[in-house]
Amino acid sequence: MLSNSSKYAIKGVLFLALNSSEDRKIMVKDIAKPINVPQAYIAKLLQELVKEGIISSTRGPKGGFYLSERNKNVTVFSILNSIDGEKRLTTCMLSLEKCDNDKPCPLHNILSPSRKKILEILKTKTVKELALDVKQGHSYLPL
Amino acid sequence: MLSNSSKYAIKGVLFLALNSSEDRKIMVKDIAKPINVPQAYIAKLLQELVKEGIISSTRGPKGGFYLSERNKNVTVFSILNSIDGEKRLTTCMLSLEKCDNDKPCPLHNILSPSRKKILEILKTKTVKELALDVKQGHSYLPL
DNA sequence: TAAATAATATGATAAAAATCATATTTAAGA
DNA sequence: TCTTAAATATGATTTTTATCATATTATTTA
Repeated sequence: MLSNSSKYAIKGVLFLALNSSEDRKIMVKDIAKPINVPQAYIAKLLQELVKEGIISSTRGPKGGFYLSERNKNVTVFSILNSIDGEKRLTTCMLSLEKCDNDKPCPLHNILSPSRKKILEILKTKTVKELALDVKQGHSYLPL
Repeated sequence: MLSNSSKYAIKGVLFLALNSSEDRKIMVKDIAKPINVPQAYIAKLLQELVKEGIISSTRGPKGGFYLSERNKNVTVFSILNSIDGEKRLTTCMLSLEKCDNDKPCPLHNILSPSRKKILEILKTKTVKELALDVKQGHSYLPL
């Protein structure tokens, strides 16, 4: 479904949403363990996310990763988009070049409503909203 | 979303549904081109599908691949299941061990209805039905 | 301004998925 | 029964994804 990388990225960003702030930065080693992702791996991903403007960081002592208020409003889709690229979610299920409502592939008609729905959710749901769910005990972020 | 292998497999099976029958078998070289999949690759996939009972074949002269009447009633899901395994479609979006309605991951609540719907469709839709759509011009299988 | 600490840039290695190649087996027909 | 045509079994190669490792750069604080 999603790549490992983007799953890890979402977990990392969500962890930051729950535990960091402008003046409460978190070092990579303190992120890796609780979200159960190899440190060197999540480190690389976080760096990419910084470049994409999804999360923030400062280096040196007292440095680390965090989410600015702005960052908290990014959507889940933009995380996936910066790690996996958009196509993973939007491409034709059979990878036919020309697949649209006019010339749908055999799976298009039956699946595209659900796929559209998923995409719409991912494009509107923000990190902040997901974090709120966790805070309120409506969802969980272990392992 | 799906692996290349399972996309190819679906295209191959659908092609057989449209063009083959018990007494009209098709050789792998005549399948590969129209569905635009490397011959050696689709050959291997078709062999797996035979082993799984999804399609049929006989070897030697006049041999080839085909769908029995029974084969035409297999679901899209069983194709995906024999190539990719079930988990690809059913696993937690964040790969958390324990993710269910009781202890949902942050994506579970918002996406599981759509995912369930997709799964339900794949589990009920048969190859025969998809082929009929194509025959009636409601969907297309090129490239 | 030097030492220590953290992210960053870069790239090496390992594992999995995708792709390619071929010797072997089975069935048909001469 | 021999030849030929087809799938089958097996495995090699290539590409992509996942994972690991480290030298460099920036920032804080003494």
